[in-house]
Amino acid sequence: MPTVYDVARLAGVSTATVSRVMRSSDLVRPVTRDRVLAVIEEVGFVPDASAQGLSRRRKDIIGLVGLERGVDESGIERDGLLFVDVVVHAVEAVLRGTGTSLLLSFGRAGEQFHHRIRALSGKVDGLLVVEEALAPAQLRALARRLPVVVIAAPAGEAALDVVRVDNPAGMRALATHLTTVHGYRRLGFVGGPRDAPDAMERLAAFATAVRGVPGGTVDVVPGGDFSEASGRTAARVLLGREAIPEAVACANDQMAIGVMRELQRSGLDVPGDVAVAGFDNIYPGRVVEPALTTVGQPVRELGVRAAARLMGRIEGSTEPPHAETLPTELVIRRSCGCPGRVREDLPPASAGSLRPARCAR
Amino acid sequence: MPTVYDVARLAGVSTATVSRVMRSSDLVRPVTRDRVLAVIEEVGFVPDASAQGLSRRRKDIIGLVGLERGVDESGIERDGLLFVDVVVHAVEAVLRGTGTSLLLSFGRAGEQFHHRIRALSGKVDGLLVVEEALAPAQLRALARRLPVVVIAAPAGEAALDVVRVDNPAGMRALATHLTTVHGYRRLGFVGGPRDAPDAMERLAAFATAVRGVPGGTVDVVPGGDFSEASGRTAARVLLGREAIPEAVACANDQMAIGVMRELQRSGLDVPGDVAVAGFDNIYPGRVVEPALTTVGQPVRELGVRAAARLMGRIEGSTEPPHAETLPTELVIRRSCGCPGRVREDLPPASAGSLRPARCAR
DNA sequence: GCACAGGATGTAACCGGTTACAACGAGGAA
DNA sequence: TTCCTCGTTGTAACCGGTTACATCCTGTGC
Repeated sequence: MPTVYDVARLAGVSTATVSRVMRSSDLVRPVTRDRVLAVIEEVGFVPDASAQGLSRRRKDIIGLVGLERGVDESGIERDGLLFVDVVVHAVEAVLRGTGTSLLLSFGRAGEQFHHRIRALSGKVDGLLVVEEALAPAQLRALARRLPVVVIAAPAGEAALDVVRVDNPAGMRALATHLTTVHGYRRLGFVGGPRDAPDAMERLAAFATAVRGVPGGTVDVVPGGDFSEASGRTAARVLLGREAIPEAVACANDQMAIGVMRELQRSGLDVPGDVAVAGFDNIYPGRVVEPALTTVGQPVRELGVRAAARLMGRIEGSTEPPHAETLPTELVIRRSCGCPGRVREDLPPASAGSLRPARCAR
Repeated sequence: MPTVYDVARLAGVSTATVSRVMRSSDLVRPVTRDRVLAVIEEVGFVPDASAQGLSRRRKDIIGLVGLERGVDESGIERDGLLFVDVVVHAVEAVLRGTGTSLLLSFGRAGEQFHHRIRALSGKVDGLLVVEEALAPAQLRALARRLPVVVIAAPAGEAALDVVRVDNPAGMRALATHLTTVHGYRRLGFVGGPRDAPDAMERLAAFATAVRGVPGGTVDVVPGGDFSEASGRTAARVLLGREAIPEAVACANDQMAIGVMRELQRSGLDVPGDVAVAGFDNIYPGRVVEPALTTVGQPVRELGVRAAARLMGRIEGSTEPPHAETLPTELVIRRSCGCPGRVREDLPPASAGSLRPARCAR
């Protein structure tokens, strides 16, 4: 592999000049620059990133760490596009064009992960931490070491840069739709992992909203793992109850699909007998029968904002750390009972005013 | 940030000793090692990867480059888990535990991508190239520079390390199933991107297989972009023909889902009026109605093998470059007409012998 | 003709680890 | 006691870029 020294020698200049040409400062006389560029092209010189990083104190790499949920050994057999994958694509798209690259590291839930992240911190200029990959204390320690932006952390992480989604508002909107437009009162909820703050936040917001409605009750089946299979399991639990809920909301779409299919398998009609709703607005929810009503979150936007914020920090931005909360969007499709299974004692205007801007397709 | 020099000073040893402790050679007296480790822990020393990389001539990073298909600005709105995402998770899982990390870079189809890859080559010890991200000549040039393993390249790339999937065999199995078990003769095929060798390989194999059957014809609609939308478009083309095919195969599942839904939207029954099949075995194909018959490919295994091969090369393996082809698997579900819509003039044993080992769920 | 400004280029120190080689000390053999 | 070995540790060169500073050179103003 040729080095700057080789290029310098062949072009009859010093390494400083080669470096100037590479970094495209216009400090070099055009004729000299062309000579150097010709040699670079000829010998196929590519600067060594380690040497550059060492001397510039800048690696032009950022890391993204997150939990890998719903991917098992069989990989593609599982439930589809993951939250982190969308974030990855979004971040990569922001980075594209800049000279910065993206380094990835996934952990499994429950696994001791911070050692790996610590070692990784020596390879990058900054870190994006997705979800609950790290405990708050570890997160803070990490942030003392290098720029960190947290993605999708629930409220509570002050003094850190955070980009998150408004889970409670999304769940409240869903609860309102189910109770007001459809008039459901006996609700069910399938919760996600107990160690997923997002899941817990959704559960709490939904339960609180429903219980605020006169006569509203929520039958909570906690502890799903965000997979379709755990949705099926939860559905069987609900089917065993003496009173099956009129509608079941879930902490994510994959579990909602599991619930729906299991209910159907046991002979119930969705949404005729039981309505179902999810959270995430993933693609498979659009193709199931009936199409899934859900709460969409701007995952891509989450990644874009977080990446931009991190790059700003790396450039030396001094604005105080803060959290940014992005809005969710209620996506009404057929699995909730729309259109048709609606409460009829309401004046149409009232129900109509709760229709979301965005409708199913 | 503390450096080896700081640690050395505080522990009262030389930097060489600190380095020995870090690299866990057992050349250091236990008592000294413990002292050094204590200081490392206390000051939170993490070695700088650039400096390590420079002196060890090893970055402990490999790159993965691929084309980003089916992801647009709206991200999650699109068609679901991508091929490359599964590969990414598989590779990352192999790397986990080793000290090596994964660097990502995606391009869009048609974009000039090799400049970015070239620059990236300075940051990594080796490169995994997914699909048709690079033209053969560029691929070869890259492989002269550093270890490269190509994933999912169709036959033809000798003199390179390749891990691929047996597209033709998969398509032949599907064609045989459709023509023999179901007795279809007027087939349709929805092709993928012209610049996707995999897609072209599938098309060619399917067409050849069907045309080898007496009376077999294939109506090809080429040039889809692997998205559900392009499947819908292709379905409208087929609906415009004077004779609609009895069965339509597609270069991937997403397009197959698009075809299926568009046919249904126009009032046709799948598989009653037209059978549909795809390729990939993605999750959404399991939840659509009817569930999608498809050809499964071992995507995760592809990533695992490629990663292992690349690591071997980086370690200095000298075995000659070669291609490895992994088998596909016919996954029969309901969209092809199984069970029920079968040719009845066949002795059951014969049809039965064509049933695949793996069945729908 | 001379001093000087400013552009182009070279020199060499530096970034923070690793490692070949040297040095040192203790214990064992002669 | 002396020499040698071996285990432990230190010294310093090196990896391949970048960049502050020095130097050189040309053109300009007086």
